[in-house]
Amino acid sequence: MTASIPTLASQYESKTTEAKWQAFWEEHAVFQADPSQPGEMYSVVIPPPNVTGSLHMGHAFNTALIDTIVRYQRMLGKNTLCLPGTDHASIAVQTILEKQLKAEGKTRDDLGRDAFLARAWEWKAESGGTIINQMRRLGFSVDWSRERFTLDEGLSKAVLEAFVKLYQEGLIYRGNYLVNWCPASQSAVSDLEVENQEVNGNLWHFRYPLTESDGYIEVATTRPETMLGDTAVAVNPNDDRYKHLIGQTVLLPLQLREIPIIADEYVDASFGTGCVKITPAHDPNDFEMGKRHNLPFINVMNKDGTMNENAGAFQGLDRFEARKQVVEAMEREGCLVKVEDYKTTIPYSDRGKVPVEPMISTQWFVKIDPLAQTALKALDEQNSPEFVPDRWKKVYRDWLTSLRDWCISRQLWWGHQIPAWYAVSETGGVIADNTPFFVAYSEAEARQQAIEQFGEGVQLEQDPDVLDTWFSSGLWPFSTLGWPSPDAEDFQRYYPTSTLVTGFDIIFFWVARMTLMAGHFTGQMPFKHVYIHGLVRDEKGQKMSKSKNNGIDPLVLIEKYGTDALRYTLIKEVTGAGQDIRLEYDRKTDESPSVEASRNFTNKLWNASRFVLMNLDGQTPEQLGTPDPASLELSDRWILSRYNQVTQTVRQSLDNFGLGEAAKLIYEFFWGDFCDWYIELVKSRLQGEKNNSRNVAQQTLALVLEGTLKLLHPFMPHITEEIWHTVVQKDLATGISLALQTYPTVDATLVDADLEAQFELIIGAIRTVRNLRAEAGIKPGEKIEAILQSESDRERQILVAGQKYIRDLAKVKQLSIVNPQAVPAMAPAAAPSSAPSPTPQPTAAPTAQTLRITNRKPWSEKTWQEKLEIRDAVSTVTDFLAQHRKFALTIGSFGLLYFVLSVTFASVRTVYQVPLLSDLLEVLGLGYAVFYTKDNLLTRADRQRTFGKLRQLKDDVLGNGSLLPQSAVVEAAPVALAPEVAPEAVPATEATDLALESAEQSSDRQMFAGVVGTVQVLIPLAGLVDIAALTAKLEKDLKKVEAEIQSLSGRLQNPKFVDKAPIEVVQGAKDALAEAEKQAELLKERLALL
RNA sequence: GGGCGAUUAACUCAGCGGUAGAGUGUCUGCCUUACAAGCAGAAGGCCGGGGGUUCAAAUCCCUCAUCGCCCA
Repeated sequence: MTASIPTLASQYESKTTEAKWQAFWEEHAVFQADPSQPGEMYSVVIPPPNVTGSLHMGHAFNTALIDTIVRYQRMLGKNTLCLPGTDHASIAVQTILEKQLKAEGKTRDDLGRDAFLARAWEWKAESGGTIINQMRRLGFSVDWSRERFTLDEGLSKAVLEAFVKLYQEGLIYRGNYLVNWCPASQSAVSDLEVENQEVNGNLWHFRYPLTESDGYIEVATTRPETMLGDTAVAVNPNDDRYKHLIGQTVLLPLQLREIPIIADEYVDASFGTGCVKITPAHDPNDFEMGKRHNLPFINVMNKDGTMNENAGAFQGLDRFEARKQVVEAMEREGCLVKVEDYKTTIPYSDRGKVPVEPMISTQWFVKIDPLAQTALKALDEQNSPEFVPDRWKKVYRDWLTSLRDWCISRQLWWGHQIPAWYAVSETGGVIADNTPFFVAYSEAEARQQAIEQFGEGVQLEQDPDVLDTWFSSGLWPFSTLGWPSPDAEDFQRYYPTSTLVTGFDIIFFWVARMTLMAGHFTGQMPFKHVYIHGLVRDEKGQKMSKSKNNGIDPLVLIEKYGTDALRYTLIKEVTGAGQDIRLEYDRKTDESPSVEASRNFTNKLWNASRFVLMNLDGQTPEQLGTPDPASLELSDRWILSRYNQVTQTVRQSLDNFGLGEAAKLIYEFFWGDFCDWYIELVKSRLQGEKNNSRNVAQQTLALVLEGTLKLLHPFMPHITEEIWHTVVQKDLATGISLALQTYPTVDATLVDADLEAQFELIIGAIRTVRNLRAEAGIKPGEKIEAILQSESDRERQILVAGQKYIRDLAKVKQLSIVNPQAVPAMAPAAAPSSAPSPTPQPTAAPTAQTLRITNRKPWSEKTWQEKLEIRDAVSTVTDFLAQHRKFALTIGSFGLLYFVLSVTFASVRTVYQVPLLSDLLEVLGLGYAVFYTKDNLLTRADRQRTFGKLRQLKDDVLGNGSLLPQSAVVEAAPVALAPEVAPEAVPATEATDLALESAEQSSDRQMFAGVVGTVQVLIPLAGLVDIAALTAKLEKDLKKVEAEIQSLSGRLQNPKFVDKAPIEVVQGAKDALAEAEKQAELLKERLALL
């Protein structure tokens, strides 16, 4: 045995503990995956955060979810990989750098591409690790040796391969199309990087004069400056108001350009005047119409958002200034009809945060349709990937079917430069829309192709643009694993990945891009499951965003409450439906009640563990060993049943992504069952002498604690690791980690629903006594007397089995468990003689049952109830003997033993008669009992054998449990009552008191009463009694019960219910009604006594 | 305009056919030798309104209202 007893400090210190284990895990490469190891694999790639980012609550949430899942799977013994990394975020990085340059009075062109990129890498080296390091603080169990960055060599190779392949297959093309132009970053952006915002704008009504007649046609627009690029006016072909004008022309004001009036079905005749201006180069709908009608495309804007030479007098003006001036000019010309207030949605650039300008431009595109078909096929035919929750499948599917081609070129430098080389010598040394180009793996290869076509003198220039960051992110699940290298071990072993965990806001951006790319390049969907979670909202239920500045910094909460508390809070809120979660938070104090609640739980875990450790005598669970099932006491069996039940449900929940449910289950089990009940129940055993009972309690405590630490580890990795190491006392240098232990498995033989239900009655009885004490204003420390009356054999039996628990936890010094069906005439015989009664007790008198039992007949002819009674009595006696053996042996006289037996019967149940004793003698033999007591209970060492024998004897004599319905209790009872109790703990006087209870005396004493099951719980009151208070309480209880009776009997009187409902439901209702009626009866009786 | 989700205790939310739960807060007692970041007890809900299906509805269907999100 260890010399020093391992202990924990009295308070859990999250900060140092977390840092300690994070360092430990990394140092020992605990989470490093090894593809050469056997076993079913489980792999996850994390959604790579933007390299410019810093940790926000969304990351914390996403990370908590992934890590919980991954740690669970790892503990299931799977060969697990969780791969971290970041993406290069073209626009964001470039924006940062250009801001820096601007501060120095420079532009990127001043620096040149190479110098700019050098600077960008420098920035990355310095600041690029921020978010990843912050993720370390979450305790993320990723394989840091495999950290990836989308601009790394391997991933760049993947991008090159993907681009060239797609181009060769005709799935990438270059063309002049309308794109979303972000004037802030001066780059094209994809449809998805555009966020529509509703704003209060205006609708300007303009008048365009007809050329052929005096009239005019009225159009309305939200963007007046675009009129400079109008090339037509359109009406609906069926619109009678304008039919006659179709084919005519109008004179575009300010530009004095003659443009046609065309007819197109797209025009909504009911909108505005029914006429729309058409600007094909600056509006997506107009663009389509322009193509249909062969209209000219006049671009009136520069890339920086100013007006160009096509804008005539407005050239050089910023687009918003131009708008103002165009309106003024139109007004001067008499062409402004009116200005209306108008709610309109305008597209904003996600990155630039400025309105996006639809603009014609030559860009690279990915042809989406063929890729989408592959993904759709996988979805429809194999339900792959499988979405959790299911409803996101529909969103994903809708998106796949309504895709437009994806603009992948960005006019930026930071990123993957497009592998296309232009033969600029063919177009005057510049890259023009018609310059021939070669897409190749390298410049050398491109040159070779170019020379073949244009001869040695050809001059090449690489496309200056880079690819959309999402292009590389789309390859993430396989590029990170080594694709396209054919012999990449990770790719072979860990692809396709198991689960992708991400927020719903990113389905379109990222999930779909990955399935498109993966389906095409790997022929498989990149992950089996997609687990979609909600958003973390702020305390007001609003989305957290930079612009609103309402973010809650996870690091602030980690500082205050610890990582485990934050993680646990986030997970616990998660529901199966993937709802958003709200985080309570006080911005003034940086406090969060919900995180605080989780912190309190960590503290509870800490202190409960501390208590257990203090009571293990320095032994580890391994040294203690598992408890012998035969030695388990009732409470041990109960907690083991609960523990295994919870383990089972937790595993089921986790297997089905029910993380929140699992987290809550463990919380309730640990705090409720384990701390509030089990620990309290075993305290007396631990504090008593060192015997087997104490040892079994230690074994059970250690077993359940260690198991719970494992159950909890995926949720709260740091504190569980810390406690576990203290518990198991393993050398840290070995690198042994809780994270690599096996997740608890279920021992179904220990799950006993019946036992748990029975324990509920004991707990209920304790609660009721406590409740009565509180109501009666009895001091918490004061030991009292309590009487539990029940006519039900079963209930009394359970209570007898749990009597010690009731005494301990409800602070009862004198407990009577009696059958109230008294036959007063028989009472005197119950109390053999003399001993005076200092405090007269109420008690049960002999009963009809007693009479029945006294009606002697051969054992074989007795009913099972009779057998049960006797059997119960036997165990009670033997238990009593066990508890009082020293006392009994010291006195050692037959007479006293007789007395004790009588007393026992009286104290624990109905007062049995001498005839019953004969019954007992018939069964056991009193002489044998004495002999046996003397011989077998003398030494502690023999105790085990003795009780084994006792059980055996009982089984032999009474038949075994199968004879009786409540075998669990019957089996459990003697064991539960076996614990060592120092004789002085139950003084003889108490027994004496109990023996002398009399029914007559009880009825005129004031009692505080409550009901649990059909057990009447009574607490005698001393001194002055507030009758009104007693009455009020009883009446309240009665009202409740009567309401229930009414509801239940109503149901049972309905023949349809009785006929149609399942039998067990009907039976359940009948039982409930019977119980309620009994309760009502008891309450009424008690009320009548007042 | 189309789609999705929400509406349950004072607050934050579970439950999703068998008659209502948790955490926090509130109130009453307790420094009981693991924990006051705790323990024991209590109060508090016609489960948004109205219909319907069913023996039985917080739960399924319809409808309305309010709020939120996504897509046009």
